[in-house]
Amino acid sequence: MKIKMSGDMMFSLRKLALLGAVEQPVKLSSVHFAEAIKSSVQTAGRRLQELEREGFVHRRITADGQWIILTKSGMEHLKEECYEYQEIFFTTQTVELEFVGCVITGLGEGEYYTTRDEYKRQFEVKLGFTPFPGTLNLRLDSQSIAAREILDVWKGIEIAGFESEKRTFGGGKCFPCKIMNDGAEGIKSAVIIPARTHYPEDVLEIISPVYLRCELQLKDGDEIRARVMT
Amino acid sequence: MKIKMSGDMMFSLRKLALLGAVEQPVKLSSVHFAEAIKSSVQTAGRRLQELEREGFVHRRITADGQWIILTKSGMEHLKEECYEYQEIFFTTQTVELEFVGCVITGLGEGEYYTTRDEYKRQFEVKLGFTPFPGTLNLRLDSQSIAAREILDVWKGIEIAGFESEKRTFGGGKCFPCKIMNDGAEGIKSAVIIPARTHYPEDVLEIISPVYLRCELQLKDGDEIRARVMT
DNA sequence: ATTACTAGCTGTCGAGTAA
DNA sequence: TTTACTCGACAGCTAGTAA
Repeated sequence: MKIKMSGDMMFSLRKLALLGAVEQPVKLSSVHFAEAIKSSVQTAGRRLQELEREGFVHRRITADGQWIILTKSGMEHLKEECYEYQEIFFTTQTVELEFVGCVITGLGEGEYYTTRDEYKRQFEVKLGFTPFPGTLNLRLDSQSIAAREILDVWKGIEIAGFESEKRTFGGGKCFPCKIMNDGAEGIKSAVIIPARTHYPEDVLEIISPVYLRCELQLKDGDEIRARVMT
Repeated sequence: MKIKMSGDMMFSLRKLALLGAVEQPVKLSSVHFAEAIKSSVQTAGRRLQELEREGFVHRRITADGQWIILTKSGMEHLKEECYEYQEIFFTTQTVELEFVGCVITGLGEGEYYTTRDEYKRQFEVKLGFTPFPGTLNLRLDSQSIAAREILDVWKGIEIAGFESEKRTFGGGKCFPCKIMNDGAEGIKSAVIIPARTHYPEDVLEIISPVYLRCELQLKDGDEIRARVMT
């Protein structure tokens, strides 16, 4: 996982992403790609081979070119580099991001985690509130899913993992946010992003000092907005 | 200006930025830097030499190491790459950025530009309003200056340059924004970022369909907030 | 037109050395 | 300790060729 990819490889991978090989496969030929990365056709072709061999892209060869799409692993590498740029340029505290989604019922694990003392104390120190047991889960609308990816490349507030006698608890990060209730100020809460859990990407977990379902009289399917502030 | 820097060079430059060589010089030795870029001391040292030779960093050698700081040109290259990542990951329309600053009197050129027909028509089509002649200039507070840099790496709405018989008019980009007046909805306006003009970095130029100074009864020194939405 | 070899060259890397 | 050479080894690039 921690293989060091050369700068030139990263460059090629990034250019592929810019050519649109992110959501769905994009068609290109080595000569086309050679122009994009300003090198010879041979090098362009070989780069594509290597990126495939290393598992960063999927490739389908046709008679007149090839179809390329980044793999999950390829996207991860890109995100890591993007994260570094966030560190360099976005140290400011002023960016806001809004999520829209519908309340859904989670798996109930949220309650387990928010009551673990090791997590609870970190939330108190780093967020300034004691989380109400349980999380509010949102199913995000399509636009917010893209916004959700941005949190992957933002720093956020680190929550450390730990070990108990029985098992290990993963770390993650969180982002202070406000749950917007019509007109008023918003309820200070936080979005939780577990580091390793590959939770479905369209679900957002929120912790709050209060029982949001009761406080805002929410039921499943109600739409709410969460404003993340960094 | 359009020299192609190798991916490995960009990698080194980025690591230097992450080590803090952005605002002020940072002290490091080749062996320290070698660890950061996971290569030999020789390569690390040579990279630093080359980055200096190409004009991407300033270097001051001391007996026990060296002091490094990125040059303007180095930062430009980094920004360009950062911009590409914005293109890949931040295609969503939901990020907001807030600027705080005090009203100042500009040089009066704003009025000249906003009344040029070639610009005016672009604003009408791309922003949906006819700009009031003249710009509102803000002197940004220190935090907002950092936020201002973010606009450099965001895409925005392109404004094309053009030529008249007498001179050429540069292009630029703009960002729709709301000028926040206490409580209410905010006045739909736009921040203007000229492409080439090296305007002082702590000044933000705003155009609006209305005469903001009159509408909000502003005088020099009054603090206002502008919310940019992408 | 493609992609994918092979061959040869160029340039980059890192050990060793000097200052 | 440093930085900055030299030089041998090798990895990556491009031209040419095949399929």
